[in-house]
Amino acid sequence: MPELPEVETVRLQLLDKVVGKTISGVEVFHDKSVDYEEAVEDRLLTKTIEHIDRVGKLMIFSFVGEQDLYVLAHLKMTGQFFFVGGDEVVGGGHSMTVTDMELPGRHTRLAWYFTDSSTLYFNDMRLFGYVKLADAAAVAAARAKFGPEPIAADFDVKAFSVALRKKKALVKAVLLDQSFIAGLGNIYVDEALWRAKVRPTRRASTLTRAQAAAIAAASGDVMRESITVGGTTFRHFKDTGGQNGNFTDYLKVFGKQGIKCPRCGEIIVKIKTAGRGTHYCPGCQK
DNA sequence: AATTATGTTGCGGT
DNA sequence: AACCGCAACATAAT
Repeated sequence: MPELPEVETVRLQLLDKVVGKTISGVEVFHDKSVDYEEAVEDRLLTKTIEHIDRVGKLMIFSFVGEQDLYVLAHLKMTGQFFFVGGDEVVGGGHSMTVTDMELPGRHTRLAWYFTDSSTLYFNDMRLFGYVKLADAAAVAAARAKFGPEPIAADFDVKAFSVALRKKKALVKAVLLDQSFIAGLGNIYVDEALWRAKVRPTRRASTLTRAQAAAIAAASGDVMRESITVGGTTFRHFKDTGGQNGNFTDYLKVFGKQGIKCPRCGEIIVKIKTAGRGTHYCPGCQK
């Protein structure tokens, strides 16, 4: 699932659902997903979730009274968190029922059971994602790898513009580089470049200052807008209640190859750039 | 039925 | 160092 808006959607839901809850049991269904060593799950027993932070597409769980114990969670391609509330009551107002899903199911890799009988499941079909323990040093090291986020209020457009000019790679590849700018993935890069009217195949170093500024603004805009409607479900993304994101309805180029550009009417094409499927309008993206 | 693509990213090679 | 291609893995689509 995984770009910033989808991760943020999950994070916001989990803040509401699991912060303050105490872990009473941990069940590991697949070792690769958790990187847990023997009996390591014991370290989480009786711990209470204090907060969930996010850097780029990485979620960081902290625990009450623990200064050196964290959990890093990355969804990568197909990771999903599902919350099933023990106190969930039919007609309870804002039920978060996970529908049409067997939990734990074939792709469930981990479960955290809470003292109130609710459960947080981690599903991940392709096993690229993880929910692993980390100490404070590991968290700091992980944080240090991320560049600035375009949704941040203090995002430095000037610095971004200057840095872009030093990049020889294609702008598509540069925007996918999490250490350069954090949060964009394959969908939002294509959408942001469409909004900014810039071709993904342009070398970053050839972009004008105005184009760089447009890309920065579009990147922030598209991700902020997506967060407000629960992210994009193109294939695998589900929120913690098993629901799809609604930004799919607002995509302009991603997956739209062969149909007309809503801005200029040219036919949108799909090519391969930076090893990724890339969609753009040859009519209005320069 | 084999090949191809998939919303990520870390690695190894140039 | 910067950049590029591919592998990690499971599944659906062609």
